[in-house]
Amino acid sequence: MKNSNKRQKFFEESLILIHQKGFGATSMRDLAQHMGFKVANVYNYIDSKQALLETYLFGISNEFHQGIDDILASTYSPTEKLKALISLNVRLTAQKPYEVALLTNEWRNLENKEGRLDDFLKEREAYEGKVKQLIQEGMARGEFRPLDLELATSLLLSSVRWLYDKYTQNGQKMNPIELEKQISDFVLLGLGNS
Amino acid sequence: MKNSNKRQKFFEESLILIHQKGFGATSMRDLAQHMGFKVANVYNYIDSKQALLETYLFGISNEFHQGIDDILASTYSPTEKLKALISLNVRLTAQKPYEVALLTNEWRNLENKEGRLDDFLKEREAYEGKVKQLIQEGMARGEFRPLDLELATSLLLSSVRWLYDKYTQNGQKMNPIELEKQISDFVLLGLGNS
DNA sequence: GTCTATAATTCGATAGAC
DNA sequence: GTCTATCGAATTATAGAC
Repeated sequence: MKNSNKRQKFFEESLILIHQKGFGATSMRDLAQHMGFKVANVYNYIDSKQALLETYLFGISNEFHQGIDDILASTYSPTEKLKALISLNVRLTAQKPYEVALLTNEWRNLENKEGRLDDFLKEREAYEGKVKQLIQEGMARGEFRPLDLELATSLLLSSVRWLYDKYTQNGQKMNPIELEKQISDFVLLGLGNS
Repeated sequence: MKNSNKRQKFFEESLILIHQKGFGATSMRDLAQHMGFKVANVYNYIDSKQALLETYLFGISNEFHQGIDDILASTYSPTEKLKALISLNVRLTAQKPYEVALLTNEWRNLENKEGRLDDFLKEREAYEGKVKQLIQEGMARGEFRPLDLELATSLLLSSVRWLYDKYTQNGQKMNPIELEKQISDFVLLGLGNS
């Protein structure tokens, strides 16, 4: 096996192990053992346990940002933008379920050394602000009914936050296109678009 | 201060501290310092750190179960049961926001010693099964439109899972009754009830 | 890159005096 | 109930040989 492949395997399998055991409960020894070598070798690939978590979290966070930025910058209507946002979530989650799971469940384990947790929370707030902006635009245009903006934002964010579970769990994976459609229908009905 | 009050204060403040710092990052020394005494005294109130987490998790889990059991056993229609379920969530979250936050965020830190994690997960699945049953009944009666049952269950569960944030965060608390109404409207529209 | 060995720290929990 | 003192275990991370 080429070294680059082993490197890739390390990051892929560590990600799954961390998701399954939880970041706190996963020791460097666990990662090493899972790769079939000793603890010290873990540091051939990463600088620290925190740095590993950072890599995963900021990596997937950036993908969501790029995705939503493209959507917001498009000429789609708010309704179409919302569909595109849900599509983005389904596609990213289907593609990288464990990264998305970490983004949801393990960011609390990020320490604030050198302000990295602050950085992350700032990115998170910025993303939520973009979602809020999308909804506001839809309400302003009369495409969504005027419910509380903060509440509508929370409801929309929540409506896709469970998706990773469908793709990290064993069992039949639902057709992504059908999944998109059903979630979009549900949210658009709830927002009063008809 | 009476001892029973100090005991109560210990459990209340530990709960908040664990929510804010995360269970893993909160040491017994942190809890002691926050109470103004030394580490050893923590063990006057609890047997172990895991036992503390258990107390919180199973306590609030049982309240949700009792609540949904009463709802399911009532003669309400599915639509009314769903409203009651959302009401239950809003009320419990407004009443015990930190317990609910722990139930959502920190159950992963429960170890499986003596099968306690298995027990918790079994309770969790049972609760989700009850929610699913409610939705199924609504579909069977034609009150909800026939979308994928698992998906509808996930959407309903998600629609209230962010609530604790509204009540643990600083800032203006939304009127619980209005909160109930808006979430119910959103979900019932999404489920096709009209 | 892999190993052995170990440093350095932190943490949960206990013993025992007052 | 409170304290001091400490044990024992686990963890992250590093040093240095091969």
